[in-house]
Order: sequence, then structure tokens, then C-alpha cells
Amino acid sequence: MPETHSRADRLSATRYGNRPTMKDVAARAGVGLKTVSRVVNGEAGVTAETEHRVKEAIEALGFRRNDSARVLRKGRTASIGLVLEDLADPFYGPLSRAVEEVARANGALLINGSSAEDPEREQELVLALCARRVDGLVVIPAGDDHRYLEPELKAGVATVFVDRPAGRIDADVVLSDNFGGARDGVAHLIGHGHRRIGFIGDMPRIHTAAERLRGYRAAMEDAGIAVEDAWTSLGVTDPERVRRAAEEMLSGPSPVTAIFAGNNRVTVTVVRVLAEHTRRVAFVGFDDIELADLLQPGVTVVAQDAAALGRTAAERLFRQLDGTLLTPERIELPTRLITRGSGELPPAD
Amino acid sequence: MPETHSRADRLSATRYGNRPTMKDVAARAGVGLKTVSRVVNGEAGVTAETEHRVKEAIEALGFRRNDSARVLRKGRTASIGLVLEDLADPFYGPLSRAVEEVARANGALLINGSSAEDPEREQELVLALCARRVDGLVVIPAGDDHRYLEPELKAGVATVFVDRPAGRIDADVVLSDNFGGARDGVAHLIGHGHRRIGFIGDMPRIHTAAERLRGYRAAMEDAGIAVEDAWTSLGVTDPERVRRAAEEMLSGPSPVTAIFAGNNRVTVTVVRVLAEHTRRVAFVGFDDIELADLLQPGVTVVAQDAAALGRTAAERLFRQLDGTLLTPERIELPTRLITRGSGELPPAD
DNA sequence: CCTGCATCTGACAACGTTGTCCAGGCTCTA
DNA sequence: TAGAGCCTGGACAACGTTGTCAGATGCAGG
Repeated sequence: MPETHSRADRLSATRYGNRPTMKDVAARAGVGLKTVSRVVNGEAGVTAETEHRVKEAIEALGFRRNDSARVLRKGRTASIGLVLEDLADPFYGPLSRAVEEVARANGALLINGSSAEDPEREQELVLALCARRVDGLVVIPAGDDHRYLEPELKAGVATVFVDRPAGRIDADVVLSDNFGGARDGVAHLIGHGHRRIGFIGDMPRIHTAAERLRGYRAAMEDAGIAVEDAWTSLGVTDPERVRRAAEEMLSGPSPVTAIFAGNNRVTVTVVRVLAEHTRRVAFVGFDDIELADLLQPGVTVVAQDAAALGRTAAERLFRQLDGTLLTPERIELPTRLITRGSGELPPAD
Repeated sequence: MPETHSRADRLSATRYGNRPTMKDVAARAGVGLKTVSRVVNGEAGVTAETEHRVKEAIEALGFRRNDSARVLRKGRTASIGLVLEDLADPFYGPLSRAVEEVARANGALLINGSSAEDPEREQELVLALCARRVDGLVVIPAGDDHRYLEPELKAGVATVFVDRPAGRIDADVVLSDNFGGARDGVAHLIGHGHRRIGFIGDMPRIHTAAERLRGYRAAMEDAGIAVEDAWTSLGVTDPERVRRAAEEMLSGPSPVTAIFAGNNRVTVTVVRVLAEHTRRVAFVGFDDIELADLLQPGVTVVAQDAAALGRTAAERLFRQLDGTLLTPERIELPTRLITRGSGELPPAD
């Protein structure tokens, strides 16, 4: 009899069965359930002697409090959710880490997920986090309609959007000055004598991409330059297509003498393309990239502070939870132009 | 009376109070509690008509199932924990993302935390994750004693260590071939005529650092070269000290003609230092870095596949949870030498 | 010896969900 | 039409913890 289901038994027993509970600890220590709870939570009103016995029992059994039950009882989970586009993107690493540090300082854990730029997946993730009753959410949105969050907001889930604004709901937002940064970057090129300037960026349905494009157009207009259609390429980030887009701009009837790249992924590819050309083409990219200073020429960029975005957002989140922060705001962090050479090249026609 | 605690009331009511439960939904739909549960979980045995009524009520109230309660009842959380060193390190981004993808494919969420290379913080994080009853743990250990995990293992928490082995317990481990990779990299330099080769790496208490050092020594010994003390610098990763270490090796009584770097952070700084020198010093680094191919000369590296590490580890984790995997194993993934120029420079005395 | 007080302890309900089990109503067949 | 069998729905306990409250104990003072 025992050997027939020994395998299954062992498995299920091993996996779920024998996790000791406070009841077990109490039995072993010969005290009441609540006394164990008191010891575990460091509450007052337990004799040193009793406390010692309980602690021994805890140690002996390898007891760990079950936070699920605790959460159910107390209502707070001490965890926050972070939904971003892709953890593997070097831009999001520091942002995520900054959020984590603030969470840690507030005694919370971080649950995160990547939306892969898919609005449905974003919603799915956010709702899964809400089902787990995270206390708050930091969201880098992929979609542009967040009305599905209304019940959550009403129920008091703190929420801050980062990098891109929320769609169709009223919520805290922390952004970089994408418009101003791009405008300054392009103006910088214009200042060095360029008039035919190309722009390669992501789909304009992405807020940051749209803002940067707007910045590009504004700078051109300020300088009285009419932008030709062939100079802008939108919705393009994968290396192959960026490469093609860049080559076309450089070889068309009125070839560009400078290129502005809309994000770090585009930058990397464009830099690669330009390195293959003998003609010197000026370049400025949005987002800083590692080793940019060591390339020949150094890569001039409009840098945003990813860690500051994350930190600011997370701090606002916890201020919402404090009750210190009541009305949603939109915060815009400045960008910084870092000149390293590529953006200061003169036009070479 | 109402106005006296209006503020506090609003806050607490807003924050915890009014989250609808299945009971509320049941009341509104005029059905029993369990029927709502059935609808929410897509169980059979509910008329289309009843189901419709329940769904309407859910919609109207903005009900979301409380997973804490669910977990308490069912025993599984459908979430796994990932503890790594620093999310902001470009090496861990892809690893983390790979773990997340596997988790997603298995219907689980990912909770992660950074240990900042601090053993205590690692333990604190791991135990917090266990208290939340994650189903499994992927750990990139900072410490070298993991006996504190024994009760968890016994209780059936699936566990896989990545990048570095577990200390003093028997657990699954997924590693890169740090020893072989370093040995090959250094042998590559020797093959190009170098004999005085420097090594700059992290503290040898970190397993990967120790293994890479061992690989360096093995390659030197294989070639019959006696390593001078001044050629190795250990426990050094911050830019300032790496810089000093490199300068010293290059200017000592028997200056090195080549440098091997023990990880990506060291690589970045050494590349920077070498760029400032006119003398051509050969270089190979452990870990690939972005844009390495665009530098002059291109940076030769020993690359490990971070995503593969994460994927392999996570897959093993879920196989443990299946019950498919019963005995702990140690898996070693190969590294790849990528030649780009810097490692093929001849010695310049 | 009793009362009053302070200190410590434990019984019990509740959190929101799911599993078990049973009741009631229906259809189908003999 | 009675009985068997199926389908639908609901009552209830349980998961492991914490908050409430009342009981037990010890001690000092009358």
C-alpha cells in the first residue's frame, strides 16, 4: 500500500503539505496561536521566557509567516507593480532599479513585467498586478486608453505613469521633455550650418516618438526650413529598416547632411551605418548610449535621466499612498545635450 | 460630526474600503457566491443566462478577484522570484527578461529584487519572497552560504541558482563556462605573441571572478609563462581604481603588452584608458558590450549568453514545479570568443 | 483574605476565495 | 406517472493570519 503512491505522495507532500503554520509553532511551544503572532510581529506583551520558547519553535520548524494570509487580513501587500516595455532595453534598467530602490526604502517589493509595446499585454499585466492587490502601480504605457484602470483608481490603487502620459484618464505622469530635447538637438545641428536634416524615429502613436518628431519640426520651422517628406522616417526601429531608411536619406535627390535619431536603438544602427560611409554626416541621437564618447567621432546626444524618471515616479507613488499627494500632476524633467563631436561636424555636400 | 473626520474617512474609505467582493457581485446578480466564483474561473455548470447576469454585475461593480485570498486557498501563487545583483547592469537586463518570458509562458508573474552584491540583502530579499510564497526562486547569489534556504527547499520552493553556484546546499545551478572562456581569451592573446599579460577582475570571493582568474592562470601556465604579481589586480571594479590598476600595469618595470578584463564594467574603463595611450596594447574582455564593433580597434571579447542563462534557469525551475526534474544538476553553458581587432594586436614593447 | 490593577495569554471571528457536498428542478425512459 | 439521472445553484468549511476582547495570573494594598 505505501509503495503504490509513494511518488505522488512525496511530491504533493513535498510541495504543498508540510509548511508549518503559526498553529504548529504554537503547539510546539505550548502557547496560544495569538502569542506566536505577537512574537513574529514584535508586538509588546510577551514575557522574555515565552518569547524565547516561541522563537526556538520557529527556528526548529523553519516557520515563515505566510504573507498571503497576512495581506488578506490587513489589506496592504507592501508590493508595487512596474510595467515597462522591455527590461532588456538599457534605458529601462536604471529606471527599474531606481523604482526598486524607492520601493525598498518604503518596505515594498517590486513586481514587474514587460509589455513588449503591446497594449493588450499591458492591460493583462496591469490587471494581474491589481488582482494581486499591489498597493501601487508604475506604468510605462504601451496603449493609449487606460479607462480600464478606473475601478482600480477608485479603489485606491496608487498609480503613476512614466515616460509617456496616460490615455483618457486623469493620473500622475512623469515625463522627459521630449519635445524640448529634440528641438534643441536639431537646433544644434542647424546651428552648425545644416539645413537638410533627416529624422528617424518610432511610430508616432508612441507619445515620446510623436513629441520628438514635433520637436524636430519645430526646430526646422524656427529656422525657416521646409521639411521634405524624404527626410523623415517614422515607425522604424529594427536595424534592417533603420539601415535602409538612413541609406535612402543619404542618397536621395536632396541628400541630408545630418541625421537626428529618435531613440537609443535607432542611434546604434545609424551610428553603424555612418561609420561605413566616407562622407562625414553629422549626427545627434536621443538617449545616451554607453561608450558614445569613445567612438570616432564621439556621439552627440540628447540625454534623459532614466534613473531620475524612475525615482521621481516612485516617490510620487508613495506620497500618494501616504495621502500627502492628492491631485494628479504632470511633471516634466529636463534633458541635456551632450556634445561629443558627431553633432558638431559641418555640412559636407 | 461627519465633517470632523471627513478627511481621514475619505482616505481610508478610498484606499481600502470599497473594493467589491464576490459576495457583492452575487448580491447584485441575485445568485449564490459560488456561482460567481464559477463564472470568474470559467468553470462549467452555469447557464448562459446566469453567466450573463453575473458578468454584468462584475462589469458594473468593477470587481477584480482578490488573488491573495485565492492563493491562500489554493496554495500556489503563480509567481516566481528573481534575485540578482543589479537590474541596471546591462548584463542582467536580458537575463531578467528571459526569465520573465518563461514565467509568462507558464502563467506566472515575476517579482524581482537587486541584492547590490550584499549577502545580507540577498537573504532578506529571498526570505521576503518566500514569505509571499512564490512558487519558485531564481537566484544570482551574492553570498556563499545558503543554508538559510533549507526549510524552503524542504517545503518545496523550486530553486535555481544562476551565474554563480549555491553555497553549502544542494541545488540546481546554471553557469557560464567562466574558466574555459577566460582561458581561451588569454590563450588567444598568447597566440598573438603576448607573454606579459595583465588581468583586472573582481573580488575572488565572487565565484565568476575566481573562475576567470583561474582561467587566466591556466592559460599562462599552459604556455609556460610565470605570472608576475604586478600583472594581476583583484577586487577592483570602480572606474577610478580600474584606471589606476591599468596604468600601473602599463608602466611598471615589466609592463604588460596585453590586458584581459574580468567583466563588462572593467572592460568599459580599460577600453577608455587604452584609448588615451598612443602605444597599442592588446585587449580582450569578458562579457560583450554594445558598440564594441564600432570602436577603433573593435573590442575582442569572450561573450556569454545572458538570455540563455536566464531561459535555461527558468525552464529548469518550471520543470521542478512539474515534478519532471528531481535531482539537482549543474549546467554549464559555453562562451564564445568574438574577435574584432583589439585582441589580435601584436605586442608593442 | 479579598479587592483592584497590571500584565500576559488565548478563544474566536473575520479577511475573500475555492472545494465539497447536497438540494431542487428538469428531462428522459419504462 | 414514477423513478433514474443530469444539470444548476447554494450553504458551509477551510486556507493562515490578525484584531478584539475577555480570562487567567501575579502582586500590592487594604
